[in-house]
Amino acid sequence: MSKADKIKARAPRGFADRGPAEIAATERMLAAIRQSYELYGFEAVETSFVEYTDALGKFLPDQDRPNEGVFSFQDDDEQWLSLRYDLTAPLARYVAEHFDALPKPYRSYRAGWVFRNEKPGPGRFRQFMQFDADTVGAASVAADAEICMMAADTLEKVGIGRGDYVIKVNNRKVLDGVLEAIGLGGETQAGQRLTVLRAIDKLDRLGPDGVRHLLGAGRKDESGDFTKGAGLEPDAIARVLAFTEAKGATNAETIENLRTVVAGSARGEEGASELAEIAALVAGSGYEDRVTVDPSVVRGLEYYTGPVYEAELTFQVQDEDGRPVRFGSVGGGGRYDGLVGRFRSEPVPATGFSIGVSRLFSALKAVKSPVVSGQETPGPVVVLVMDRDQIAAYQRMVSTLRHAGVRAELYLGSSGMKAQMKYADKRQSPCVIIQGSNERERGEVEIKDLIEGAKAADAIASNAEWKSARPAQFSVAENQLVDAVREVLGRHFG
RNA sequence: GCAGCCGUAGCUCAGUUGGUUAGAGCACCAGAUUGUGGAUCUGGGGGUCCCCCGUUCGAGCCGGGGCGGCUGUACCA
Repeated sequence: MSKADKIKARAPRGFADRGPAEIAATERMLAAIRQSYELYGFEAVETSFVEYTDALGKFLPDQDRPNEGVFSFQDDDEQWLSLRYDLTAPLARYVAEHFDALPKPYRSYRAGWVFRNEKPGPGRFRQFMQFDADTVGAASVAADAEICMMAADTLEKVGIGRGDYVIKVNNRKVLDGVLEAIGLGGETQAGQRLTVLRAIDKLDRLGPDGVRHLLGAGRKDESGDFTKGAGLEPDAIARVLAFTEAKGATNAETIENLRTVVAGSARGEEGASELAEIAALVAGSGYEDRVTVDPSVVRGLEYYTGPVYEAELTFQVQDEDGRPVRFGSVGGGGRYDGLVGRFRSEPVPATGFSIGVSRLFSALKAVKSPVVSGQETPGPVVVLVMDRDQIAAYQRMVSTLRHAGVRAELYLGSSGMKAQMKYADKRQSPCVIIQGSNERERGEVEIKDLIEGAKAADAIASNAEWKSARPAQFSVAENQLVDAVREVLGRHFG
């Protein structure tokens, strides 16, 4: 078989492998988030990766493009199934299915992989992890306020310092009021409303001028590509932009500005009142410096019906080329009162928050949070195979170490001693166990401290000296093996 | 999807106006050293020069088409 016939070994576009260091660090971060959610009284729940397509979203994939946006396939009874693209829609299905058995309000959290069939980019994958918390069955904005405060606590728990993040809150009802005022309130303008929404969502990236173009005729980007706009009149554009710029020095001031912008719209005023209530609740618990009302937050999703929130990191770091990197949003959420109701005859209010696990993870690495950059765990103690006919004896040493609770393994390859040393080095072994015929005759084992040895290597220039010195190596009686290994481990991992 | 840039070893890249057997550094493997990681030295494995068609005596290089990657933009329920 020629090489050309071989299958190329590569992960599919937008999918990533993870090694032991990243897995361990992510687990620590997830544990911290879980603790925070648990502390707030949320309970765990897990749903499947696959859902009936119609339970996930509002349309069935059509025959021509069944995988637009989501990964979909047909069951043997021809029903369409899809990989979940977020954790909110599956939760709505779960709550609707088990409605009678669940305590209401139902507070739950869950972490898991979600899948999107979209173009991947740096920091954007087709499989990624989210960590959500939701309160279902509580119409009060106290539920929204609580989730915002929990988001703040959670970020601090994983190592983001106070002042390095902000939880921004807005309300869809206020935006609806603005849209009503410029004549986009009707059912027939739903598409145009969504275009406006998405244009505002790009404020942080494109700035007010870019958004102005998107709200009007359209915008041409630097590659010369043209994006069609929402087609609003200039005074309507001014009104929308005024809304996004209504943020004042304090929450009270911002809400006052918003009341002016939506004056006359009942729905808009209701939204402003809800924001005032949230601001009061947040201030009552002393979170007013971390949870702020910010009209520029809209979120691109259609299903939000009330308060929406976004957790944004405000610090900057430099990448390898010295360019500033902003992490921006690491999580978001909002109230989705219509989602569970799709499955039931009665409306069920709900609100929730979702953390983008990978994005938060890269941010934590950038700020060197101890949660992700804690000490590397040591590799296993490796028992070297010096004489092939003594494998049973070597295996017994491994077994002794394991029963003493020491992570250990027998070298299972076929190479010589030098390669075995390299193997142990690559495995980050704290030490290796050596027993050749000399040691065996004396009833001893040789223990080499690889960490100490590496330090000693700096002072040694010639290879002959390196080999004869045998740094950080000592001999003990066989029955002292466990104690000696523990002593070496104690030197480095206390 | 649209637009721009780019495809040579596992990685980063050289490769002259088109010329014979396509190179370097790093990484990997082995030896120098019967049984010791690092450093040094020596050697070795590894390539359909993304694919196909065309031009040419001759293509890594020129032309056309395709595929793939990166960046921006759109979509992201």
